Amino acid sequence: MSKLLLMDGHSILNRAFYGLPDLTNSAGEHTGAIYGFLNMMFKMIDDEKPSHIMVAFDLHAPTFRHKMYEAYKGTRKPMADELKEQVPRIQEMLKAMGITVITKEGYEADDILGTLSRKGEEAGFEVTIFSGDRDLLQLCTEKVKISIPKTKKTGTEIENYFAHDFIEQNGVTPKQFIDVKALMGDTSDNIPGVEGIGPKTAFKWIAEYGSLEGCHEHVSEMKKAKVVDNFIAQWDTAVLSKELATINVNAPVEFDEKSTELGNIFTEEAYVLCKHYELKRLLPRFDADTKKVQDSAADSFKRLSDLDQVENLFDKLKNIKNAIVGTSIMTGKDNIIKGVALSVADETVYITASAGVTPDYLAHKLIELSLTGVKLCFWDLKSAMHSVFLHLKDDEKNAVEEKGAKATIFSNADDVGLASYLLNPTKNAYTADDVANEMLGIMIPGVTDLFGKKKPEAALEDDSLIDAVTTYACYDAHIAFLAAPVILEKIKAEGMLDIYENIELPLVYTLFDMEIAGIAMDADALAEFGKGLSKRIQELERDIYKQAGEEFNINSPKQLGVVLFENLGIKGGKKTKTGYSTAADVLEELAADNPIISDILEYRQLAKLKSTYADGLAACVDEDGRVRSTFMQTVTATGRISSTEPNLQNIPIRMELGREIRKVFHPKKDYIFLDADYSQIELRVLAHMSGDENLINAFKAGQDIHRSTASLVFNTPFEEVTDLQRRRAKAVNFGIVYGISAFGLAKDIGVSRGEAQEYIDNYFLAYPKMHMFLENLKASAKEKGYAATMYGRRRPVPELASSNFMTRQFGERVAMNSPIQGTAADIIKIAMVKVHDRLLEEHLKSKLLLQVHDELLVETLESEREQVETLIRQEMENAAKLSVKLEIDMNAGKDWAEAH
DNA sequence: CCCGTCACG
DNA sequence: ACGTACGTGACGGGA
Repeated sequence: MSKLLLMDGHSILNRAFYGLPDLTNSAGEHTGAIYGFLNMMFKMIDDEKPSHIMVAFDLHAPTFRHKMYEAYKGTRKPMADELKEQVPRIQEMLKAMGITVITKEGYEADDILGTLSRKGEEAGFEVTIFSGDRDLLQLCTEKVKISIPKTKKTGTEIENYFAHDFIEQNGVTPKQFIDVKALMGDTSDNIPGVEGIGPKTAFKWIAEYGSLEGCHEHVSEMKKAKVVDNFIAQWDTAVLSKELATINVNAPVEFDEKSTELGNIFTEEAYVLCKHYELKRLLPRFDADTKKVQDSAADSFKRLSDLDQVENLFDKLKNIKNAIVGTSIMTGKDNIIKGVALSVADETVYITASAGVTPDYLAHKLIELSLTGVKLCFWDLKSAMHSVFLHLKDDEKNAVEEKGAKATIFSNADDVGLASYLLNPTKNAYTADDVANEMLGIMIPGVTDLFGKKKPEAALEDDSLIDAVTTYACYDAHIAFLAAPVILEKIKAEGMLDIYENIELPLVYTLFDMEIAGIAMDADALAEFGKGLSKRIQELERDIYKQAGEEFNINSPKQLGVVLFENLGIKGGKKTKTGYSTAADVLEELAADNPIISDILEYRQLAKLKSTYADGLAACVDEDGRVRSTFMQTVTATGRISSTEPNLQNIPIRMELGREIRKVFHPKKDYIFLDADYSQIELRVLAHMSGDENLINAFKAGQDIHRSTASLVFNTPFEEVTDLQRRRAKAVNFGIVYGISAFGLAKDIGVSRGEAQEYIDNYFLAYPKMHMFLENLKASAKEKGYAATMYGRRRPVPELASSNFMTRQFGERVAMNSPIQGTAADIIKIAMVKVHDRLLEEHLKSKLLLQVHDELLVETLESEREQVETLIRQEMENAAKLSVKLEIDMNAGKDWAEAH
């Protein structure tokens, strides 16, 4: 039996949009409704297994109903922008899947669906109409089923109606439902009803008299009532309403059995679109053979393993003038090089490591190539340098540490991943397949396409996957080669070439050298500290169980919430989606009345120190007693760097006990730590960028900036500012940097929202240019679609175009904060590169080890101390020329706690 | 794999 | 009426 599935495009898209969380791809395009639509459609196809399918959409043009009644649908809210933009996208997607999208000028989707359902029925099809709109129920018969999705907690369920189901539920036939609507009206479609008639009367009358006309004929028999009079008086309107509510089943649309047959919807074009919209969960639905490569380059990929041929290749590359070579280093278990792909113009080769072509040999050949002046293009230059560094001999490694990676490893290189990050720092990956799709418009196989569930490292250990590995590596190199000029041209066009060439790219080498250096830790002291914590944690655990009267997992917010707020009956209210909030700021308010709470808070604090810092750091100590973090350069939206495995940018300092952790970080023998941090860098950036004289002058006068703000905001002489006033002013300053909101400020300092608003108003009076500056930041971001730092680093802010109030407000805060946080990030990056480079140039043994956003930690040879102090101060304070001085605080110490 | 929590700037 | 401060990463618990 042939089966026709008819979908109501707008209605299903609406359901998906309002019923599911919105999604955005990294280009800022809204995709949540597309995702939801496709999921529902796939479910219908899976369940119904239709042989034919069509999707109907409304057009914006007026329909015959508008001609009959001009108010028709007139008061409807305009479609949200985020939804509107997804309409053409879903249509494009459906077309890419070979699914017929049908619209008809002058008719609504309902009419198209109605007409097609009749035509399908006549042609002997079983018909299913899939819509979220209950108005369509008038179309159901014993051959035409209406399916309506219902969103439940457990997922989407489908309600199905044949004519008999409808009658059972409503006591009238689907056709009579039209007459019911004519009587009671339909506010959502602006169809007028008879005054005083609601659903109850409408259903009753139609059930009794069969139709609108039937009711009219029998008015004389009805009990005298106001509604009956209304009905008689408004008869003409009721007739019009019936006509408006009737779905036209004779619209001029055709059901073409041939073109609407359901084929393979998981086409290559659809795959490209899914990738573009980053609908990752849909990708596995695509069949392996649809993932075949569009690009023909793969045909020319070669694999090489013969030493002589490899030698020849390297010689050839070396002799190309100004050669640019896309390069991909494949590393397997223990980071051993398993192969290297090289791509130049239309030649792309994967060299596999073997007994003849050893990993060490490959590492050295690449270094040699770069040092001769051939430009190597990597997706991740720093990782590439780590890959080859591991294969160096000890004396070579020493040379790298002494002279730096730039002079000894890849002196001539580009990082296309890093460059892509600059073009859009809000994405979460910068890999060949993304960029190929986005920048070059070609589709290449991704990791899952080639290796299935295996990760590349694992695939490299599996000889049977050698062809897939070759393809993967060659594409990596080939796309790096192809994309580099395109990306760099775009960077230039957007005014970010300076940032790329003079800040980010040099920083790669700086960060690499920092990662290689690592930082020494006293593992024994750390273990000792951990033991102390364990003891106290056990004591607290006992006490907590005793007070609770039961044993439970204190680390589980869920269990803790139940114990505190149900079993112990403490008043505290729900907060999170999943249950009670047990966050510190909530518990602190209850601590005074409930001794168990303070024990829990202490337990939490210690448990955190133990798991994340004592145990966590201990697991990261290398054999030489040093910890080596990875500094991520393409993660943050604002331009900051981040630190992982371990994160050395969030080592405790605010609490005394946590601060102890810093004591286990120490310099090596004969060295000390010099720790320098910028004083108020973000507020200084703010002063400069806004040009506000009052703020600039406060800094020029060397005043305590929060006290100065307090004096102005609270209209108090500078000397008489109280601690409380200063604390509040400090919070206001933070608030300004974060993108001020009265609510946030009020919550932070515990005053009323009105009072917080007063502080903010006073702040803007005190610093008159600040208000205009922040307004301009918002306006500029709204107009251009991105926020920018002083140096031109961009961050897209698609949220500003949202129709959702919350989202838009978030966008405004981002538009205010990103330029400030980002400019400060730019400045310290400049300082890092300069400090690092000068340490090398001046042949000093001292090394830059860490950056913590506004702080640099330098392991300094004692005999170099004076020179290094001078150098750090010079480079940090002169990293940028602002209208206020950049000042630093610098301390020396025998451990990190002492130096900070 | 996501959430809640908490460490830092 | 809505329900918020900006930027990160690691951990444990629980679906």
